[in-house]
Amino acid sequence: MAIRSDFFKDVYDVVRLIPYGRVSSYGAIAAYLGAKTGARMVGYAMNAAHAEVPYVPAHRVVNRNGMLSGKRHFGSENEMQLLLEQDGILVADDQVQNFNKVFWDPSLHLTL
DNA sequence: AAGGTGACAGTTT
DNA sequence: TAAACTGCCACCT
Repeated sequence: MAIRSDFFKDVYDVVRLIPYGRVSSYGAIAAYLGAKTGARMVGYAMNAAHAEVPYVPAHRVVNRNGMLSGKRHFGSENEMQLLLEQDGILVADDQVQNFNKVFWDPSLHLTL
């Protein structure tokens, strides 16, 4: 595949917009894109984001539970947690601590 | 062209 | 209460 749908590009753009020390959820991104795309598509996009440039902070994207559901897709399972910790995000038991506190909703940032 | 897959989310049993 | 099922929709074989 030469190019990807704009949908993927949108996902990457939103993910890259996630500020330092913040995390987002697949559902939030999907909702920002229209809620119809389906959260699964966001995760699927992340699958390709691994090879995207510039770098897509996929580690800042977790499920609505704050769980690092995609950690296994990284080089190492600890890598995602490590990256999050570098962002100042506390992670324990593959789960983002203070998730409600560090949660960043794209629609919240671009709306209101 | 058609079927199967998936880094989710919400509902039901 | 936890576990399982379905719905979602684009991508891949």
